[in-house]
Amino acid sequence: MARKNDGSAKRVMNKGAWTAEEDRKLAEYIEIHGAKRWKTVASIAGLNRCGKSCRLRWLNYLRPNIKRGNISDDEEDLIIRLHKLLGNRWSLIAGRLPGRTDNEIKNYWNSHLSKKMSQKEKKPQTSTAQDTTTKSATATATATKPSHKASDDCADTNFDVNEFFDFSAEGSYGLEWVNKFLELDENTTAKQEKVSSIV
DNA sequence: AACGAAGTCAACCGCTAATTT
DNA sequence: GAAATTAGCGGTTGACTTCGT
Repeated sequence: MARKNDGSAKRVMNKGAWTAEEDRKLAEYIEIHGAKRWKTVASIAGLNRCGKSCRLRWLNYLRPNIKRGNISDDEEDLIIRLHKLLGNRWSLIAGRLPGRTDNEIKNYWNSHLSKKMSQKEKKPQTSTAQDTTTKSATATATATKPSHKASDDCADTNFDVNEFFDFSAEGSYGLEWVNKFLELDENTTAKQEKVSSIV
């Protein structure tokens, strides 16, 4: 099925960190032609990079409205809650955090939150909603196997995440959705009971 | 000040899914 | 319908930075 090579001959591609000049060329090209056909982007923009690399650079760094660093407490809380529900589906989680990329969320989870989670687990406190959240998150993080299907292996329950949250609704980045979700999460137990009765 | 360990994060890799020819 | 191509995902790596001794 998929080809290993992106075909652009035997020429040696640049690897590693992007230079300011490369960034500029890529941004310029995309501004004019749009962000598609990455293989073409790489060659026409005069970048000695593979298409994949260009795409990643654009999505994670050059794209407009990217927020970098300073993940707020609210965002962190949301990541934890979403991870509890979705597992390692970073792109889905990132999709609910405007301006954040899947790579950033993944890195943040691996370097900050996973540690935090395991620490909390070691010294459990009163059984608040937050606490139950973090415990499940840890379990999920270790249990979740990679899967590209959003609906086939919901992290800690067996309900259909897409159906439940209606991810098809574009533009639902705002607080409204977040509030709705957080409200729902407060009632996790009730929700799971309901879901299991459906399944 | 020097050095090794640990932490962070950008980028790469391998794979699958979706789309096009 | 099959093959080729493109897009996108999550896991992993490695360079760089920060921290502790």
